[in-house]
Amino acid sequence: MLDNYLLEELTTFARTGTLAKTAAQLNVTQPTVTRGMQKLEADWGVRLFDRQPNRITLTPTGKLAAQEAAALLQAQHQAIKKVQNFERSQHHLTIGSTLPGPLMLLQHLRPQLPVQTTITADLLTDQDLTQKLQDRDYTLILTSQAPTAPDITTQFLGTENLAVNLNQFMYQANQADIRFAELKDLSFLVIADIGPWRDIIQRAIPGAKFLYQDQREAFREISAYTDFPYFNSNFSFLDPLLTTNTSKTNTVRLPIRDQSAHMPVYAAYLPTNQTVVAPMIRLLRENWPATA
Amino acid sequence: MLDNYLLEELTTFARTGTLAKTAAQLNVTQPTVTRGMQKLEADWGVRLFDRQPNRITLTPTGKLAAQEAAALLQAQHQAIKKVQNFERSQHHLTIGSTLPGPLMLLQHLRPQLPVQTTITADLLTDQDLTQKLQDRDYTLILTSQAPTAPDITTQFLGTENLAVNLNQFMYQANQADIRFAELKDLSFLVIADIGPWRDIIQRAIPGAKFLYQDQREAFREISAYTDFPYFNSNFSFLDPLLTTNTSKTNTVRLPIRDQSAHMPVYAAYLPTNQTVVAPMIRLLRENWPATA
DNA sequence: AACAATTACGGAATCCGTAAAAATT
DNA sequence: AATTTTTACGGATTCCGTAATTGTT
Repeated sequence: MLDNYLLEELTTFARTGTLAKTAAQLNVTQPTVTRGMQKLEADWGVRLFDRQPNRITLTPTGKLAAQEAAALLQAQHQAIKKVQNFERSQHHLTIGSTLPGPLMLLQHLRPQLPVQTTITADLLTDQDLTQKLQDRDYTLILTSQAPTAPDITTQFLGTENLAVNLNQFMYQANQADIRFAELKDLSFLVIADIGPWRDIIQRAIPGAKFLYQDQREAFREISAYTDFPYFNSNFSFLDPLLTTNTSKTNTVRLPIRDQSAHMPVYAAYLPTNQTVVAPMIRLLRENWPATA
Repeated sequence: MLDNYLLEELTTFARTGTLAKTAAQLNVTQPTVTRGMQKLEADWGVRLFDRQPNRITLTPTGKLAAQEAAALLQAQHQAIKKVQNFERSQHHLTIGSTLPGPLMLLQHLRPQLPVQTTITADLLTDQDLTQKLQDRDYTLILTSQAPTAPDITTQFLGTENLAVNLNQFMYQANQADIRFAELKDLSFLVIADIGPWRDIIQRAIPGAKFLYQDQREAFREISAYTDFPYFNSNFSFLDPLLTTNTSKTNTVRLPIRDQSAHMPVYAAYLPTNQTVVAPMIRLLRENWPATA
């Protein structure tokens, strides 16, 4: 025997401390709450309250019950949301990415994806990806950190490979490729939201300064009129803001040789969604840019 | 909006496959179930069923919903049980042990424990101890495998140390103590339920045979009239069935030197129960038998 | 013909709000 | 005097069972 509205009353009482405030917050009258808590005690066969004529407080058992009630309510909301998201995912897909390159590729392939597809505009963080899939918040996530949960399928798609653009007259520019160590103590122009790349370049390049730009236009303007080195990847040709810069003849693009500059990209999804996701993975693979 | 009886109906429908059987199993009429499932779909705003005039089946969404509903119901039952157990633990304690020695000590100290205390007669297994404490099935557990969960307090109590009883004329008997390796290829009389000791002796003594006795009386009789070696610990003097054997002058008791023959014993409990448990721990420590 | 699901209608249980009472600060 | 909890009573919602309908196997 377990009635939902009683759990609501119990948890809000645990917050407010009086039945009156509880009633006010739930838009019911005091007698309702009084009866409710009496019924809860009767249903569970447990004393939840210490009662004095004018004051009512939770017993230790009552405090535990309030915790449990809150957990149950949250679990219920989550379950409903999961089911609703699943229903939605039957005719509407949501895709996310933790990496900037694959995100650009997704947006580039947007016309070839099913009509009812949403691509989350911002990068996801690598935390709680499993949860986001299991909650059906996302049908497909592209990430370099393949979740290890047993009920999640992961598939390797390809790599995103970092390159740096240098002024052609810098002494480091006179070679086919480059290592992070050769870039030390330089100042770089960097677009702010580049996911895990941010950590990687900050750790790999000693003494470097990074001028993070929140706005892509600001990045384009500054890079057009200055000679700050800036980063690229094999996906950058997809971005119109970045490709305009390649027309600048005085910069040289050098792929970075270090292992950490080659980021694997995995597709993560629930086995349930295998059939809907499969054609998308094929599409991504077919349009994956060259590694250089 | 989430009604409990609708979850029950959904989960039983997932098992039975027809509304009629569902109704029969829940002791209600078909119309009740029909309306219930319609209401569930309306409440959640989701299509759960494919309906044909004569047959109704779960959609993929419906199957997921049924799973979630079953999980929610179980979580609810567990929560209620936990609260009820906690209430009970306010005036009634349940203690368990995974080790035979500490269990005997508990039973020996029974008269000095609070009146409303239950000591589980059988040994617990080392799995799910954390769960048993958190579910309030047990207030205190004595174990050699201290649970690592963050919300569980563990305290070292002492050790249980294995010894072996040999016929005095066996060549190994002529020493103060012994090692497992010296017992190889012998046949031992062993009481069946000795918890983790069973694994330890089976691994440590190569080529040994173990004659497990389910009944303690059988063990006593056979050991009295034969010369099979048998095991003991520093707790065994507490057991009347075992102490009678020490009167046999023709057996020698040898402590075992190996590290694995010295089992640490921890008290595990929830911080909530600190105050009730503390005097018991003191009592156990004061009556802990000598290590030999 | 038998079975399964649904709809319509009336009764029963439950839950809520208003009003009033009791007791404390 | 103002708050807080509790009890009593009447109304309203909701939930269920019986009976009847539709459509399939």
